[in-house]
Amino acid sequence: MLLRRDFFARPSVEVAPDLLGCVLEHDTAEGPVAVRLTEVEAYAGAADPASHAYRGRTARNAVMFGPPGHAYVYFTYGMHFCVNLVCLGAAGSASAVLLRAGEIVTGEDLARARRTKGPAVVPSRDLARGPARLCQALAIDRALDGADACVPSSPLRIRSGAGTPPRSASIATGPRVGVSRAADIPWRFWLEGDPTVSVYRPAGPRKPKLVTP
DNA sequence: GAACGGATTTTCT
DNA sequence: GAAAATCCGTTCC
Repeated sequence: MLLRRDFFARPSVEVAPDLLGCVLEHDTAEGPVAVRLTEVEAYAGAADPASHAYRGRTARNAVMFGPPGHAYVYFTYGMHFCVNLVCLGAAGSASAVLLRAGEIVTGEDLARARRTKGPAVVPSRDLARGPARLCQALAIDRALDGADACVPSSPLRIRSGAGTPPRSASIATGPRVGVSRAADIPWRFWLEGDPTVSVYRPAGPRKPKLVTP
């Protein structure tokens, strides 16, 4: 059962905890891979200094200004992709939910092959533990930027959890990861005790510039 | 288990 | 020019 578009037509802070336990699927020529979300973060757009949309629309974040229920995929740190689901639909709004981590429930072997570079074997719990890892396991890249996650014909879809929805008591909140501005706002949500939740890394300054000898 | 540095593109000041 | 919604291998507790 796919999530309906009006599920996303709410503030991202309300959508984010409701996404926990839902399943993101991506079909490719190699086969399907699906992940049950265990960790997300909300971004509020113009009102949120940490959001990519804080300073207005650019070529990169244009999808966030579009209709809800679509995927916003961006490239960061020169080597990593991260995926969001766009919320709200009002003109000028640009809120979204960053999908940070999850548990692979379909296509684990394929996901592991995508995440394996050397001889080391990737433990199951690490396959999608972190936003860039999640994208790598599902083979999400910028070709999927703007993909509609609410229609059956899309290769990338979001559906409600088949099992029991998480109880609100099992949902924990805290500060967002890697965010230096508005870091005190607890807009990170995760399933308490789930082993696939990524470790918290507080935001810090980039590497200091190396002076020439 | 925690801490550090490197890789590397997009965007803004 | 520098920071950024990161990950990984290495090093040292």
